[in-house]
Amino acid sequence: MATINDVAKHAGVSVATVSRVINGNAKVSPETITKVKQAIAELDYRPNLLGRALRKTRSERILVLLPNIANPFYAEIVKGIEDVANKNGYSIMLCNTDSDLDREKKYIKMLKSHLADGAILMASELTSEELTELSQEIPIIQCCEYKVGLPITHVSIDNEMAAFKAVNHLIGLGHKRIAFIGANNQFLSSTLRKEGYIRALEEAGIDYNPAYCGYGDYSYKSGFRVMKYLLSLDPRPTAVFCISDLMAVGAIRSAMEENLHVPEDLAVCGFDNVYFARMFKPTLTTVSQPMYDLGCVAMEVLLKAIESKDMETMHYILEHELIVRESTVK
Amino acid sequence: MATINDVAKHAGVSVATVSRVINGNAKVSPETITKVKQAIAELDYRPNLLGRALRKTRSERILVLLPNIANPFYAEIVKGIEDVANKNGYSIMLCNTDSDLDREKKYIKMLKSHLADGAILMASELTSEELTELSQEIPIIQCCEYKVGLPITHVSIDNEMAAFKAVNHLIGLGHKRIAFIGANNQFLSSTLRKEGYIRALEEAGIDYNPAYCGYGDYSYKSGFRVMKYLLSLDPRPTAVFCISDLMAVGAIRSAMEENLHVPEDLAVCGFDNVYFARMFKPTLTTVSQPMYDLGCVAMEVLLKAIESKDMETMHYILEHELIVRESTVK
DNA sequence: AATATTCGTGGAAACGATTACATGAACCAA
DNA sequence: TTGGTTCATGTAATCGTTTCCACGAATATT
Repeated sequence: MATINDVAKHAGVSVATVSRVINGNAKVSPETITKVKQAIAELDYRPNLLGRALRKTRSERILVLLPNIANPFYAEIVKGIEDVANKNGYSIMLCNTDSDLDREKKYIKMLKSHLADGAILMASELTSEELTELSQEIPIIQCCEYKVGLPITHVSIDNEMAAFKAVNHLIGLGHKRIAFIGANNQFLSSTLRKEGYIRALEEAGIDYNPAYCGYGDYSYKSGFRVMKYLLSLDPRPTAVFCISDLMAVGAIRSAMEENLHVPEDLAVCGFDNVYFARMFKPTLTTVSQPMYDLGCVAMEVLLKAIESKDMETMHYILEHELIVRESTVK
Repeated sequence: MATINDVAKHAGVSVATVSRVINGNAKVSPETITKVKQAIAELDYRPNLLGRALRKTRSERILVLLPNIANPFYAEIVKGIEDVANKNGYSIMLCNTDSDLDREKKYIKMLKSHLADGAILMASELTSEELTELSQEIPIIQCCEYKVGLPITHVSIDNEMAAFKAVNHLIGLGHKRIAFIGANNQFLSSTLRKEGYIRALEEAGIDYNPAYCGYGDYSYKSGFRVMKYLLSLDPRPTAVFCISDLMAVGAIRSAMEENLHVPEDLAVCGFDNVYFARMFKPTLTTVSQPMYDLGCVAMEVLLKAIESKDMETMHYILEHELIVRESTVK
């Protein structure tokens, strides 16, 4: 592979001049430009990005850490991130942590090793201390999931309010025995969504019943399992709010197996509005997060932080939307 | 951030020695090792990967190009790739081309600019010439989709045989009017699956009827649309073989809207066995590709090619499996 | 005892780019 | 004419590593 030196010799100029032509940031005479460009074409020269990044201490690359690329929710966010990154001359590196702390740490190590100029973290498993320390070294943004009270910018939605609205919708349909399928993990969204659930009940004068609360891991299977348990209660709930669409679909299948009809016997509401929410029969009522926009905003903010160092930490809350479909209303 | 120079000074040795300690490939006295390690720890030193890669002309990174990370089919393959890569000290960069040729070319440019040591391409949109040229410069592997007759190793399944078996299964159930939902694109798998479909019909003495063949783009929507058309035919087909699970699900929904029952009125068979194939009601009969293994093999072969330059091109065909579920058999 | 080998280490060149500084030519103002 | 700008370009330092080569000390071989 040709180097800048080869090009310089071929064109009969110095490497400095070649570099100037490539970067277009200094005056070079028209004839020289032609000569150099021709040499570049003839040798099929392409700058070595490693050399460039090393010299500039800027790689123009962004790390995106996410637990699972197979999750359609993240996929949509990534699209937003990519679009903004590409528009600004940055490329992104997708890193699948599989919710494995060791794996995440490996990628963080790469990040610290100057392989990227910054990172967007989704559902990081790092502790608050580790995150804070990392943020002092390199610009990072938390997207969707975030630890509260840290000096780190995040982009998210109002999870408490979203859950509140969803449960309120169920209450408005006349339901009194409303179950909840959440998750027992360290993520703030889990807590907030449960809080929204409880507040909606309280404001409607319905007693909060812990027995109506089950916990899964966002997966189809766990939704199926937890719903099975909830349906065994007497009296059984007539509605359920799930904090993920996958669990909601699991819940629906569970009800079907008990020969219950959705929504007549059991109203089901999900969360996320992933692409298959409308593929199922019945189609799924759910809370839509502006996934693409979440990605865009996260990337825009990160780029700003990279350019201007030392940004103040900000918290961006984007709009969500309750989408009513067949699983709650006939 | 501390550099190797800082460490050397701190430990009172030369940079060469520090490097030797880090890489552990040359003799260093035990006391020196201790000194250096301590200095590294005290300064929280981490080698700059750019400097290292530049010097070694090896980045120990692999590019993985895929059309769409949101497609669960690819997600599973990526897991296999990642596992093997990590095990061998390589990290991978996931690049989403969105089936956009410009985008793909941008990533290929990065690849050629020494940002990675090799690449795995899935469903590349490049021409045979471009692929061949690229392969002469940098080790690449084609995974799943591939152009035939190129001097480039690929890892895939026997698509013709898989389709043959699937259609044969439908024939075995007594169906005579079997439709086909494929894709009109440049990918070999589309052609091969159609060939398998036709061969199964022929061997069973059933006339191939082009009117029973529709074409989509692998998506739920297109499956829905094409099935709608196929069901409008008279006589309408009693079974359909779809070359993607998403289209199969679309087909099922289409049948439901016409008040047809699956599988009684219409048997449906998909392809890929993505994770939600068993979430649907009825659960989906489909062809399972060994996605994880495809990823593993692709990565293993690529690593071998990187290590030993100039490998002969090989074609790896992995086993597939027909998974019979409710959408074809009550 | 003389010579050869091994060992641990340091100095400095390389990897491929960018860029601060230097330089000489051309131009302009006084 | 002289001194100061501007312009186009070249020289060389630099980014942070790895690694070739050299060298003296210690050990092994004859």
